Amino acid sequence: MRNVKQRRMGVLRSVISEYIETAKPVSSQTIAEKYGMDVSPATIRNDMMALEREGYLYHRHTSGGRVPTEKGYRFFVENLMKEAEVPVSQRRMIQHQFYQSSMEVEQWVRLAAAVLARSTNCTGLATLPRVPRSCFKHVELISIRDSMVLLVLVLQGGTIRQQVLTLGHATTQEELTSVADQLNKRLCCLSSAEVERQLKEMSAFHRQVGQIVHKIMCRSEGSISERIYYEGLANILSAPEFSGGEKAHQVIAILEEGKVLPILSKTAEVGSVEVIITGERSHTFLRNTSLVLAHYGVPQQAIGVVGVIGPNRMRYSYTVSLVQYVASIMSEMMQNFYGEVSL
Amino acid sequence: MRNVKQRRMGVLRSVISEYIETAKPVSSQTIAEKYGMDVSPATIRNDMMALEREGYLYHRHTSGGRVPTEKGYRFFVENLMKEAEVPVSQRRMIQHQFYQSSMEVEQWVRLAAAVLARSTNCTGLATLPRVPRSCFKHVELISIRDSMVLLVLVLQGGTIRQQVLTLGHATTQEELTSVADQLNKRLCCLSSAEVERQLKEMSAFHRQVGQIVHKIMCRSEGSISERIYYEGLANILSAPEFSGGEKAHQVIAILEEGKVLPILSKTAEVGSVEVIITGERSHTFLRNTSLVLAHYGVPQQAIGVVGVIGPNRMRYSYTVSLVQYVASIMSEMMQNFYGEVSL
DNA sequence: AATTAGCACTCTAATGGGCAGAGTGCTAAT
DNA sequence: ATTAGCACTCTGCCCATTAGAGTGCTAATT
Repeated sequence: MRNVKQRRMGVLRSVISEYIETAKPVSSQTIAEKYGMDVSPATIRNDMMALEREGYLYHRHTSGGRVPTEKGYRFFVENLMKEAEVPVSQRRMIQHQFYQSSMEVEQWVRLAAAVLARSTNCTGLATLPRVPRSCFKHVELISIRDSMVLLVLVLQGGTIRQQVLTLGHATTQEELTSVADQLNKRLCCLSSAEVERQLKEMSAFHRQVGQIVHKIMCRSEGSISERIYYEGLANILSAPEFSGGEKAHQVIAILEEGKVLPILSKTAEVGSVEVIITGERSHTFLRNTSLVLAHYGVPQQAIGVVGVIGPNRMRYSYTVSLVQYVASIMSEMMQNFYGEVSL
Repeated sequence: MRNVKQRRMGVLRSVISEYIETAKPVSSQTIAEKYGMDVSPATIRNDMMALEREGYLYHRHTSGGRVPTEKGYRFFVENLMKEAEVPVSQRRMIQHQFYQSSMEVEQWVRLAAAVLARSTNCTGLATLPRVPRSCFKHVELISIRDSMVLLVLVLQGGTIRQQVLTLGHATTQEELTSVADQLNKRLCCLSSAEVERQLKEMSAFHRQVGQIVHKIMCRSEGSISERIYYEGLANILSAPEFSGGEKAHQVIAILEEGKVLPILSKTAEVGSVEVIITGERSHTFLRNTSLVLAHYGVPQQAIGVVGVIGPNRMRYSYTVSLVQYVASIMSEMMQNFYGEVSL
């Protein structure tokens, strides 16, 4: 009876592996033959019936093979899956690409998504790293014309924000430069809360600019960047489960509309990989897709997400390792920026 | 005989209009009935045969109605189409959205693409405006740590570029600030070519930074930004001609891979709208899609592209007007930035 | 010469029957 | 607990049939 339980799990694993590979409902015979079970198909059938009763499998038609359920996939990922290492050659290739790319955070983020997309043949996603506590570094005011001013704000870690202000009155560049200089002296290295406190002691014009700075700083804080970079959207269409008709349309529309964001925002440790399986029960708007996500970055300083989105029928073992690897590279890259506090 | 020619063109217009509306091959009867022709279906049939002989229509099956060819669409757009004004209510709505959005160029570009996508139910696209001759405005050097430096370059018109440099040796922030100050004095308002000329007279460290500045400036010049913003990618999947199988995949893949860029780069006047119809003859890689494009911006200062990409079977009259309108709004917005030269 | 009616012809799309194959579920034997 | 055997069910495919749509041609009409 101990044996039976064990074999049953083996059957479940085999069914899911087979289904992931072939995308076709799998029969008791296939399992018996291809997966070196030392029992007859009839036994496998009994096991499958049991697994179906427990909710891990189902079949549409009397004579169609079995297909994993949402619960089945989840159990597979949590208990049955064998981790598959990313081959060294591929690691090297990926690493190479990162070190070749120009030193820009946005580049890295897009590259991460692209690498994930290419290697998994699913859609890759990534967000810019976000700081939980932003820190003022430098502000620049540049006169555009009349009363319009371009404000450039540099935050700790090299994040740059720009905004155009329309002042009530005309100013000269000299005046703007002097205001910027004074703000730089007063605000350097302050957090958004500290900046706000400083505002009270400023003259009207300085305060006006300072308030904008404060607003931008607050907007830059928070768990996850609101913009998601996708690469390989086309890949998701090549999956047979989406290629037909309306479904493809729906999935792409959901991604475009940014409805995935709340899923990414769940906080998680840097380093660990999370697998989310959507279906009839959870996240029903994303029908039958799975996400493999990892947070990257420097804890307490800047956190972003990389991941993969594809059909439930996904090579989890490989994908999980790959996402983990890409996240680790991204973390490494970020260390260079956010590593030690400077200036 | 004058009459015959004229009616024949009328038939062509009706066939294309009908096909655009229904997506089904159109028969002689439909035309005779729905389009107030005062002739019998038999006459229409003769006309259709003539039009087919001339290459404007074709039919797959003996008993299937007629469908426009690439040439047919092109003729329609150039000669037959009746311009359809964008309704005032919609104009107002669009204008409102632009004036509500924050003062950021990237926001506008994405908004333009989104507006076009929503209104036409096709995919909207837009590029950032690009300057043909960039003009130095301000540089900032910020020490990140050790020998790593963040270079922030502001160009005429508010474009901001950043790059991380790794110097061969450690420096202090004071030193960097002084270098930046000197560069700002020497390079202010210079073009990339003039910057290059200045380089020769600089000391080693200054020249090193100056070269980077020059490289970034050159990279920022050229006809069209290399990055295309798409919105409403999902929309293109809802077109019946793409919803089936492999084709959808191909189209999205082509857009993602940036293969559309060369098409956008063809220079054209700001204000005019260009319609590109792809098919068996031209741009065959983009099978059966059409692009409606317009350049926006301030001539000689900053030019970008907005447009729509969708199936050949597209409401050209409306789309052309809309693209024109959005381009004009974008131009208007840009005036505020690039309008008059200022420091 | 241009238009039209009439009609045969062609091709599609939909329908339904029949058949082979896959795979199950049950029962009874081991 | 496992297995062999077998009946049963459902799918997918092929085929023939049919209805309908729409053309192309010819001959008549204006």
